[in-house]
Amino acid sequence: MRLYDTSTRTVRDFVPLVEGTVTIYLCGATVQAPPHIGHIRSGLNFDVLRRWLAYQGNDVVFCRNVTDIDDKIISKAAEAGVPWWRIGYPNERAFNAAYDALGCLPPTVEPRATGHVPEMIELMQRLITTGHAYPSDGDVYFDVHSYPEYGALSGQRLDGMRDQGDAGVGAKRDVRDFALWKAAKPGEPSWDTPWGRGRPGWHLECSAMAHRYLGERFDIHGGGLDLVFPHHENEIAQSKAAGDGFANYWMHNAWVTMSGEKMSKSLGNSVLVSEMVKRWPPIVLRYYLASPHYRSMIEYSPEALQEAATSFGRIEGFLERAAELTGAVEPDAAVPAEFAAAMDDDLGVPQAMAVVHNTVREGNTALAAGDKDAVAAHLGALRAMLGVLGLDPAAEPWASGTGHDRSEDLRHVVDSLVHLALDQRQAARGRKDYAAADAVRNQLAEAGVAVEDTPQGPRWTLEKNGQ
RNA sequence: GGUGGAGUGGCCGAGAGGCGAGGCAACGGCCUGCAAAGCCGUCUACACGGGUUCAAAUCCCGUCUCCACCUCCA
Repeated sequence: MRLYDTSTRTVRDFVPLVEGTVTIYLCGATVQAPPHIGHIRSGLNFDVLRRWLAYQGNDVVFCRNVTDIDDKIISKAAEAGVPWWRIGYPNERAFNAAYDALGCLPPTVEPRATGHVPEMIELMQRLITTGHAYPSDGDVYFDVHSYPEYGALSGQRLDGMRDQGDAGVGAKRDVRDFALWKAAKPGEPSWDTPWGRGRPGWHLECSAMAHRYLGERFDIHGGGLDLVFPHHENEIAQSKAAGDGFANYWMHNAWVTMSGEKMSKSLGNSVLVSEMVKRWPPIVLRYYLASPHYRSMIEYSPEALQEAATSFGRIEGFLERAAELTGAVEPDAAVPAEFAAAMDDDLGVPQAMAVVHNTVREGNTALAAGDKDAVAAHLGALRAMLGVLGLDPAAEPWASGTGHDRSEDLRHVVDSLVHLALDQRQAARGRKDYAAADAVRNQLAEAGVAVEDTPQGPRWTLEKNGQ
């Protein structure tokens, strides 16, 4: 497999440090607001990466952090007059609900920043001892001049940089030095350290937690493109200056834009996941957000989403009709070679999706010919591919529970009732009384039941009510 | 000022020197009592100007437009 590595700006062969195991650290949410579809795109892109690595037989250790303390969380809490955790925790739940709704596998471990203060202190001590960091009035700063490679990931040079925004806080030796730790101001949440009470800077937690869970060196570090600088640059500086090998590959997903501009909390042009899942089936949202290449921007529009719904409906339609003919068919153990080649090439989901659609078309042809074996073959291949993408409606988490709940019972009842009507219609058709036959169909349509005639007889589905 | 990215047909969206990814929409046909679904076919492309090459959407040079990062950001 080949992956685009931001640090070398090339697509290069991916070789895990330990054969058969892949360690991934993904910068997750800063829980100061509920997630919009851009946040969840990131989770989705890395979920597909994970699934593909697992498909290839790797044991994937996936660490996705929660940054539950930062400037905005503190200021929002102060504004609302509540403790800091009353801002972060509900948002953390909203993020997890969104990840779950869109079918992201749960992370192997999901550490919170505030649960790792001892690790942060230890890291700072190492950096201070080796001369890479210095305490100053209760703050602790990283000395960017002490790390010659600073700026390598983002292609920035110290002399071309503007000042850091938090200049003026404490006494920095250089305005570009960044805060590892910030001294507590009155009323702010704080933790004890050898340098006084305070709280983490933004970047420190990721270095500390990656070290804690993945070790000194791990395979892939991911996040959104907007984290390259300064967040990831600073993580590298902290971790490598402290002696860690840190990440081997850096992967960054592009964002979701609206009217050409990046969707972001601060611009106020966010489309919340919680709103979207009310309007669209979550699996359709996943199809929409996960189909374009992860390094391409997605220009959000309701029209494009509708198109995705139609397109995915085509796939679903085949899955349903095929299963009606063949009965349950398990996914193939192996995915088609063309699909695998596309995925191996820096997660070429768009090309892989082309293979999916070609399989659907061929499957439909087999269906029309009544070729049961060919239909089953295409169904098995299709399910294997969709499984890797997290888009198989018959697999977890989309498949309905254990099968014996009320809605399952209800479906049998409805099926019987609809067939009562369909029998009437078939009888009318038999005597060429098409007015009567169409009347039945129209009545069913009004009740939300769509009827289609197939070579195997009439079939019914619930009317799709996407908009 | 520094550093990156993007401009593809009506639309979405891949590709990256020679064989027209895929989807949506449209049109024509097949199938159907009709419809739906499906299948087959058709149409409109690579921002602009130069250059390299037998061959350029793809490489080189220049131009324009848009976006992002350098401040919180997935």
